[in-house]
Amino acid sequence: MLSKSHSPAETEPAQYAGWEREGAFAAHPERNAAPFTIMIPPPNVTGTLHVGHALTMTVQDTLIRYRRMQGRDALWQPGTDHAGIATQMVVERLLASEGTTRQAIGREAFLERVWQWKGESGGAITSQLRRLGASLDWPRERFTMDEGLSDAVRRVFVTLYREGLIYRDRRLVNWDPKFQSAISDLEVESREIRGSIWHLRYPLADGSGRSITVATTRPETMLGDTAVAVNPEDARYADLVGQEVILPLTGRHIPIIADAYSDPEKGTGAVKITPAHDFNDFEVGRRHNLDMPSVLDREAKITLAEITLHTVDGLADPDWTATLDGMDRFDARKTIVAELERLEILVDTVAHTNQVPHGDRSGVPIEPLLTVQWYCNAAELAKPAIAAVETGKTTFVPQQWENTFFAWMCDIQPWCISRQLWWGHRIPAWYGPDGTVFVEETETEAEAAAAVHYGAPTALTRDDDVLDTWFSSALWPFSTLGWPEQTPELAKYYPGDVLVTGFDIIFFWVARMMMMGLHFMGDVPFRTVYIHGLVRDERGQKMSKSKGNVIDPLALIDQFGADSLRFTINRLCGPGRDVKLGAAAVENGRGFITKLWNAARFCEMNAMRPDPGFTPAQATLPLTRWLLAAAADAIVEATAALDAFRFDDYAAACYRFVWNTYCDWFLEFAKPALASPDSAEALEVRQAAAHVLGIILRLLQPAIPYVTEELWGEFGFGPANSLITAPWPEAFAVPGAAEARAELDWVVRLIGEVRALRAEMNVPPSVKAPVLLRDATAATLARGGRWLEAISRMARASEFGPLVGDVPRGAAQLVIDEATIVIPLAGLIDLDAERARLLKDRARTEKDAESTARKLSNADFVARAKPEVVEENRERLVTAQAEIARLDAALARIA
RNA sequence: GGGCGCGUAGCUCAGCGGUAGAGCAUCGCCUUCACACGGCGGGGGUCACAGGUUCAAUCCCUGUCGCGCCCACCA
Repeated sequence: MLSKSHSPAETEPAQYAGWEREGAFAAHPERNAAPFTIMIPPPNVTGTLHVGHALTMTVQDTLIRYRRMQGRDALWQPGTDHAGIATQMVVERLLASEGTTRQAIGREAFLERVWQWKGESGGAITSQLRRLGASLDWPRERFTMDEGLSDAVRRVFVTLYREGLIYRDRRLVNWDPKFQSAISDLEVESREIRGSIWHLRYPLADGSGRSITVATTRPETMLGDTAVAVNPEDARYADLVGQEVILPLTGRHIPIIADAYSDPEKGTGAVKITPAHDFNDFEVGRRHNLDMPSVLDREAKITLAEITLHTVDGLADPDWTATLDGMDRFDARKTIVAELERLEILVDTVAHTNQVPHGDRSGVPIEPLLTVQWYCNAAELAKPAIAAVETGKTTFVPQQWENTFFAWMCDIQPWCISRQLWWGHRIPAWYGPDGTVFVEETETEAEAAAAVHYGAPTALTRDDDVLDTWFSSALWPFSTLGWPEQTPELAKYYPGDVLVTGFDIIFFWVARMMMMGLHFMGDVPFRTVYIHGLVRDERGQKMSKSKGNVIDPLALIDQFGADSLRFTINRLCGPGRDVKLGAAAVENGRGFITKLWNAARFCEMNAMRPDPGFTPAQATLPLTRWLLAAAADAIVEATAALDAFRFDDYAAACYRFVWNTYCDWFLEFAKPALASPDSAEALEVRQAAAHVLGIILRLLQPAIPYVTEELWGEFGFGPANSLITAPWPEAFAVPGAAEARAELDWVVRLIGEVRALRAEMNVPPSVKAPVLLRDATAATLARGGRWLEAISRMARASEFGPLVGDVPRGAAQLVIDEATIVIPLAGLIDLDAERARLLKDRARTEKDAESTARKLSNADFVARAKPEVVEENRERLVTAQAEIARLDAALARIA
């Protein structure tokens, strides 16, 4: 017996435990069924479930549950990511609270501490995913730093190194001074900063007293200037090219060079060149073979180690300049500007807003720094990935994202993969005493290689750096399946079917999985990339802690149930749209769950139990035929929507069918029949109602698995926990569907019209009135006769039948097809109001008739429009004119 | 600077060649024996603007305005 109200908070966790206990989420590599694979985007092991997870995981779970029901051998591969920087930060904060640092305890102890922390807190996200209802194959859970995946990382690194696709290089990198590590281009984001442009006068070294003025936003890097560049076409400076200037503060002589990089339109047209601290300047420096002294260290403090200081009266005092050593870059900026002003080198200061690169995690301005790092030749690996999308081996949904993918991949830069962190995959490279590098999967192999190289066993030092977290993530689609071992899982589940993610990680992750998958597996990692939007708050604002508009999905689940949240997400998840989610939306979702629950209660009260012997082909009644045909339509709609990743359409189709068709009309129509529970009619209605309830539960299982599974079990559609693997419903034919539809549509229109009329005339529901048909055909009368009770109940009719005699005074009239519906309401309605109502109807119909007639009188339209459209309009005109005639007749009768 | 997307009912959005739809909100009526987390009904839109293509444009094309995002760029 179903309780009066549904309590998801009590039932959902137990339901989930039941599925898990019975292995309902398990993939079955041993079975012959066609696989369907989704690889979870591994959440950070540090993480807790946020709304973004709720969206992406709900979408994935809906898909995997749908395909599982379709009989596919579904694998949703679970796991978490070690998330290098994020995790290291968390544990460093922990250490700080204990009054120590990672440097103080050392690398080994620190790593032990991270593992310990991971063991204690790393399970949070997975238990939260369970609460959401995610049907992940938990026994297969992996972690990017577990043994197997680490093997895969080393194998890939060594292989790419031997192929020349991974190499070391000394060039500028994006340096994060807070983490004191290199980061990749993708981890840099521009932020708008209000600052200044300083115009600095660099005097020529020829003693002529002339000077050249450069403009800069970074005066503190001037210590590392090695040239001033002007455009070769710039007449203003043509005579200065080849001359030297004295660099203030250091007293160094540096050349004025001509380089097209210098833009005459920008600044003063003369630009200082600091090759070690600016990406463009670095290229200029290479072209002109300039020195590249670094004047900032790894903490972004001034260092004078690589430059020499000279004394030049009024321009450079080594004693003063030496005080800058070790100074923070922003303090140095202020100090230097003040000194340049004092020396009258500063000739102008212009307020300026510029885009300054910041570390996306650290939030501090990044610093281009000249260091040796490991790089991956992404441009080479990108080629097959680009081709795979071009040829449609992998497609994006929505397809427009392919442009984004191409734009980035076709102009991809070398990927800096080394990080100066401790938590992560340590780079498998060892160095001999002379710096020779040995890249091997194990230390033993490296030592062996070194012994051969040096002719004797030689002590090696391992590279201190770890790999970018995304390096191991890139291998996820095959490393989780056991690669480099050739496992049955790898053979069966690679390539995956769908990758579900947000557009923000197309570059970070999708592109790199494509590159690595194609290179190492020889095939794309997934056939379809489904890109969903971002979750925003109800007003469309991005959620952020600082705005205080972050919603906690777990709080929503506690309040409304996981089903409510999941249904709401499905309903809002349209293509290319962000999902605007708030408590009100989820509350609305709960309304649907409640409606379903109550409909089921009604079914239960009326003994609507599943009858395995019943098939839609046996239906004889218009009502059951109509319902079954509508259910078949809903199956077609829901299936097509899910196939097309239209979660919004899928949810809407189910919503409409359950709420409007099943509850609002069918169950109401069923009540009269059910009043005689032993009749053959009641039996068929119960059979069909239960049959369709079974369809509803199956259609909704992917979106709202908990309540559907509960009802499935309660009604005995199958054993407990069996809905999750019940077959997805297939469309079916219903005998006499067209006639049944025509009949029910007529009844629905009749009841709707009468209800509207009564409401408009302010007739209270407590007052019943006859509903009589005038000019009705025999078929219509027969039809009406079959629905006497429903009409009297739903249209508040005291009697229903043909009108005998004239239309009584004070009656309201309605036109439906050929018949005029007469509702005697003497004394209850205002005749003027009724006349006004009829005139309004007439005016609306008249307007329609006019515009249709106008169209039909257009020779071009008749000649050129599609014949069926012309025919449609002809019929429309005839219908409208007939209706006008009947409305006129009705008006005449009350005149 | 380059690219992408969006401007449709008060709000959130569907529709994307044949004369506008949903949910929420709003208003009116109803505690009718599944459901007030409910039922019934109503009102509300020159589909951003201007041109063009077409027999026909919210839908296709061009431009304008407004909004959002991505990429590039510390003169």
